[in-house]
Amino acid sequence: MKWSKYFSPTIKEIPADAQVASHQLMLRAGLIAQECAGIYYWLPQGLKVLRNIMRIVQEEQDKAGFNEILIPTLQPTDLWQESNRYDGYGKEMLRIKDRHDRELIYGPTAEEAVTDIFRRYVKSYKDLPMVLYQIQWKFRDEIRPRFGVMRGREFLMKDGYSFDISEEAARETYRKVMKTYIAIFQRIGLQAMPVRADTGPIGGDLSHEFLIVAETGESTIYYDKAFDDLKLDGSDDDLDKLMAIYSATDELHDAESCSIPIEQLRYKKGIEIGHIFYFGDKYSKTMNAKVMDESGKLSAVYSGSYGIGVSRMVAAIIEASHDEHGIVWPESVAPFQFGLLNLKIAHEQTTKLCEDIYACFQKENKTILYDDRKEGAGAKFSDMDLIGLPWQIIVGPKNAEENKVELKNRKTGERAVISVEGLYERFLQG
RNA sequence: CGGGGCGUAGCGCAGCCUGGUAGCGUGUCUGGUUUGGGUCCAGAAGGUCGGAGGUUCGAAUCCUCUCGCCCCGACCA
Repeated sequence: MKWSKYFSPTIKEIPADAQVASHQLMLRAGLIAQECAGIYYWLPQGLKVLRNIMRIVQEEQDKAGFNEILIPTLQPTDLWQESNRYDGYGKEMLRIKDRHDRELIYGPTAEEAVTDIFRRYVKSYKDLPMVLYQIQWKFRDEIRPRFGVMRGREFLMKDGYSFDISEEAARETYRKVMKTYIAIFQRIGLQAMPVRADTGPIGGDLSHEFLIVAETGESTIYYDKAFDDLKLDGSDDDLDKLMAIYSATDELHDAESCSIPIEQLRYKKGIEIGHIFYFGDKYSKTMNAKVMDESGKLSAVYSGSYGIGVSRMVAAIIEASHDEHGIVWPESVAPFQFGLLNLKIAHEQTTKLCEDIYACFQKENKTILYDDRKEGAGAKFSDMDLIGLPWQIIVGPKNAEENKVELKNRKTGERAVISVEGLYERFLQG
């Protein structure tokens, strides 16, 4: 992509309405723009990041054998009456009336809708376990949205729902989902901690929050220091260890009754980007989602639901990965892998070399943003640092004349002048 | 919803207290200049001062109402 043709508006000034780093940077780097309180436009670069995260989530969910579906954003109120959540959900739920005065809601979650799909088709235990998931925009009319997409009213969420014949089986499914979560966060390249969370009225130990560790996080996590030494790779072994180690959200943690000695206790700040929990037959009973079990009896299914805040994760990643110059994208989600800076458009050799590099990278489907704008070198350096692409290929007249470029790593700040051949060898096949 | 704050040029802000021809920085456009960290110079365009009503000879400024946005609290992927 050539920047001169790309809609990627960067802002030098810090927007007045943004308080936290991720919000400021998302606006300044041209990822999002505010439509109204808690609702945002997604501009090209922001959309690319969103899609990259979605893709990783989808791949890991599909790999585990989960089925992706898509629930409409609008849902009829009947289902919510049926599950007895219609009145309980309160003002957070956006209610809309159509021309026939029929009331609809803009879905804040989809337990009812998914249960409705499930009960229509699945009649036998032989079809279980089943996990259905979607990635869809949700709306929760928060009293006070804030921090940009970190806590917006409209947000993109991956929500999954599991159906099992027994609590034991449901527990297995829960673990399976947990493994996919660990894999997802690992691929994104951030330290995400699964932390035991409040299970609400159901009780038991089957609820975890996943938090991206960031200084600016709003939640505090308490955990056994053994956690720090654990390398999570998603194996069953690790999962067992993980489940055994003490961890708790700040609501759950109680210094008095904490099961581990104080010298073993650690705490960190984090941003919640995932929450999974088991809720048993809560909805299957009220909504009559039953299957025939082995003995020929109708049995309500046991369920759990599993969320990942996809749009929030964009902000959370930035909170965890930025510096004073701008965003520092992990390669896994970066809008482009490479930024190519032409420092002097008017210099024939420089521009020729840039065009060559651009063509070669494109040919091998490397995502590259070529800054071919008629801007000064300083502006290009600043903008490129701001948008945070992992690799910068800097081409100026002096180096161009010797067929050399400067390669800069955004994260480490390391720079090296290398030959064009060296550049190709490093990143390209042919 | 309670408490606080802000709406003036695309963006960031001053002017308001004490009413009298709407300003600064930046960005945009034009010409020149510069070219490894947002160069410099000159010129230009751009605002019904969030909206409505009122007071006044005269309102960005004073009064009333209203809409929007931000921050703190209770809620949350």
